[in-house]
Amino acid sequence: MVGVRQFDEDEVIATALDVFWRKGLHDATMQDLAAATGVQRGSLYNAYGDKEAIFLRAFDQYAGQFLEAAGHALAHADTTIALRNFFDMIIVNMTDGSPARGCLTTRTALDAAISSTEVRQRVRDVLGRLEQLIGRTLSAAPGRRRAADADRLARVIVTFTRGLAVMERAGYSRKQLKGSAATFVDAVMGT
Amino acid sequence: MVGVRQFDEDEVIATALDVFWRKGLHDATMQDLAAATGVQRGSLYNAYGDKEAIFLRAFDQYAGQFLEAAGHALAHADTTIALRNFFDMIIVNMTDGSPARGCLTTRTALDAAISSTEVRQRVRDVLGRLEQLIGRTLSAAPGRRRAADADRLARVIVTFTRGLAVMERAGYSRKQLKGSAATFVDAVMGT
DNA sequence: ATCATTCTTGACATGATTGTCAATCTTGAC
DNA sequence: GTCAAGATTGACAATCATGTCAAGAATGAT
Repeated sequence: MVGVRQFDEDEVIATALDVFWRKGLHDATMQDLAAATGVQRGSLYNAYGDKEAIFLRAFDQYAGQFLEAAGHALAHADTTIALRNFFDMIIVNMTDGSPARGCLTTRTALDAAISSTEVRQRVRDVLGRLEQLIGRTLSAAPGRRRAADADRLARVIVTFTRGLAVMERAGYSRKQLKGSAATFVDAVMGT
Repeated sequence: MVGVRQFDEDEVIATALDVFWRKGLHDATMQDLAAATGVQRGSLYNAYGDKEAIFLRAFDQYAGQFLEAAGHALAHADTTIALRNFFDMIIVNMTDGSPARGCLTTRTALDAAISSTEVRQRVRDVLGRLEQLIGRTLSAAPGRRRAADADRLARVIVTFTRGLAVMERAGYSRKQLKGSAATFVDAVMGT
């Protein structure tokens, strides 16, 4: 192959993810991406087409990492402990960095009105898979609930995680978020 | 007073609220506001200063309406029924219109990173007052829980409402949202 | 009826962002 | 070493949004 790419694609996408995570799809500019990656705007257009294409790649990377981390956190025989781990992971994920980056999925979901079908679909995919992950965890607990109940509850839990992401943006601290999550888990698990 | 304003201020703010609700603070342009209100851009600048000033007025109107409706929905002796009414109100509020407008507070909260201190403060105020409203409702229930527990639970409930707003943006239907809210209320009230 | 004040209007300057392109450079393949 | 495919670069055109301003219009007070 002749005329070889001068930059590492994985590295560029990882850096782009960081930019999108901090600024959001809408607010991050090609200028920002060029500055952060050290790759010129023109080269990015040549390599990916447009901003959304870069976003989709970055988001896929993010979604992969996120769901893997969620699966790992939920992998505990005791459902209550699994949920606590899960919420710890979620909250750290959104309060990390300075300033905190928040939750990329939630931010992207809120831009729904101005996003493309593909972007919206990605968001739905992540939330759907997260629901499944949690539903399976709940179902797997020793004969405690029927599958339909587990699915319903899983959706409630996913919804609550989205709420935490909003509260983080509204200025609630990591400690406050953890407090709410603990109260939620206690209430839901009937402790 | 000489040189009298040619438009009805309340009407303009109400129309501006509609525009901001549909498009968000960031995405609504002065052009949009001018077109919707029938007042020229220049006149709006003259009357209010800038877009954010208009937004703050519109948001205050929205917050007033919203909190009043919430207070009304929560005004029921049976806490469980009060919460069901409350969630019904919340969900109708965000799924109303076509396309649905979503929740303005949540959308605004997500723009936190690019908003002014004043806008952020407004969002915090609304959420704080909502927490208080719910906390009082929970405390007022016949000797069921201590004030501290009520406050903690109130915050969880507010967080869950934010989650519903995100799920709405992600494409969940009114019916699905109502289903989740019902499951949530049942779980939290220990039914 | 006149006047001073305030509003209205349309034009203007500015800056940001997107996307395109031709010229130039690089480099693997032969 | 030469070559052609593909990458890079900087400039360019086109939009769009914000905010400002001077000129003109409207009107309550006198």
